[in-house]
Amino acid sequence: MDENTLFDKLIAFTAAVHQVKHEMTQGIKPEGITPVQYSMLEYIAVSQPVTLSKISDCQQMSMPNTSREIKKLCDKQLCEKYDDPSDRRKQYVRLTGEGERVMKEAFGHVGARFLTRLQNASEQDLQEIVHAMDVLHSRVFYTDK
Amino acid sequence: MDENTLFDKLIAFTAAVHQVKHEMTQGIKPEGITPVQYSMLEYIAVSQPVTLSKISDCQQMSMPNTSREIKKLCDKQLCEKYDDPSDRRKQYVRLTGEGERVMKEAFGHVGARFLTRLQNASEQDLQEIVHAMDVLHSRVFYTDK
DNA sequence: GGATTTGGTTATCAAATGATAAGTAAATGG
DNA sequence: CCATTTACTTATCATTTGATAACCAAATCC
Repeated sequence: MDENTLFDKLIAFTAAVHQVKHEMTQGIKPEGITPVQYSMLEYIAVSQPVTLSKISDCQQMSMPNTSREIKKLCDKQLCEKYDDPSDRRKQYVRLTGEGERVMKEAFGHVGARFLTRLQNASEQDLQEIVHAMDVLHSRVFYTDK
Repeated sequence: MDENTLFDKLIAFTAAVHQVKHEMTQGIKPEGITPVQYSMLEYIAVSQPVTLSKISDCQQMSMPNTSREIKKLCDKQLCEKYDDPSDRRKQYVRLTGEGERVMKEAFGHVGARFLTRLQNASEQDLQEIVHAMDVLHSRVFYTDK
C-alpha cells in the first residue's frame, strides 16, 4: 500500500466529512447558541456525564474558557453541573431535560438531511456503509487515547 | 436496518472524525495563520484553482469575509489571485510556491500522526480502511452538490 | 442600451473566541 | 502537616470572526 495514497485519501476524506457535517449542521443550531457552545453540547450529549476538565481536554479549550461557556449553557438551562461525591473538587456536567430535547431535535434535523443522501441506497448499501463506519471509527478515528 | 441506529452511528462517527482531525491539526498550523485561514488554505490546496465565490460557498462564509481573509493570505504570500480571461469579473485563487510548501508540510505532519494510529495495521487492514473511506466518501460524504 | 445580476471589494461594528493572570478549595504526597 | 497538585472560577484583554451597508465593474437579460 502506497503510504502517500493513503495520506491523500485521509486528508481528502476528513476534509469531506468536515465540510458535509458543516453543511448538515447549518441552520439547525438552537436559538442563541454559538458554534463553540453547540459543539460542547454535542460532546456532552454523547459523553455525559463528563467533567469540565475532560471537556476542556477533548474540545481543546482552556479551562477558563470551558468554565465560562459551560456557565453560559447552564444559565440557558441546557445543562447542569453536579458534584462528584468522592472528590469534591470535581464537577460533572449533564444535559437538562430541555438540553436533551434541544439536542434530540438538532440530531433529528441532521439525521433527516443525511437521509436524503441515503434515500436510494439499498439495504445492502446501508449495511456496507455501517460496516465502513465501524471500521474507520475503531481503527482510525478512535478518540479514547 | 434500523434508521435510528444508522443516525446514531453517523452522529457519533462525524463527531469522532471531527475530534480526531482537530487533534491531528493541533500545533501544526503554520505561524501566523488563524484557524479559518488554515481551513481555507486546506480547501484551496485540494480544490485549486477556485474562485472566491466558490470558497465563500463551500466554506460557508460571506463574500466580504472571504475577500478579506484571502487578501490576508495573499499578503502573507501563501496564495495568489489571477483573472479569468473569459469573464473579467472572476478571479481564481491558487497557492503560491510557498503556500504549497507550507501546506505540504502541514499535511505531512497530519500524515505522520495518522501513521502512529496505523502502525500495527496489516496490509489487509489498510486495504479495508481505504475501501471503507471510498465507500463513505462516495456514498455519504460527497461534496459536489 | 438600460436595468439587473454576478463577482468582488472596502469599511465598519458587534460578538465570539483565545489567552493570561490571579485566586479558591479540596486532594495528595512526602 | 505542610507543600504541591488538581479542579475549577473570575476577571480582563486582544484577536478573530461574522454580519451589514455601500460600492465598483463586468456580464446578462430583456
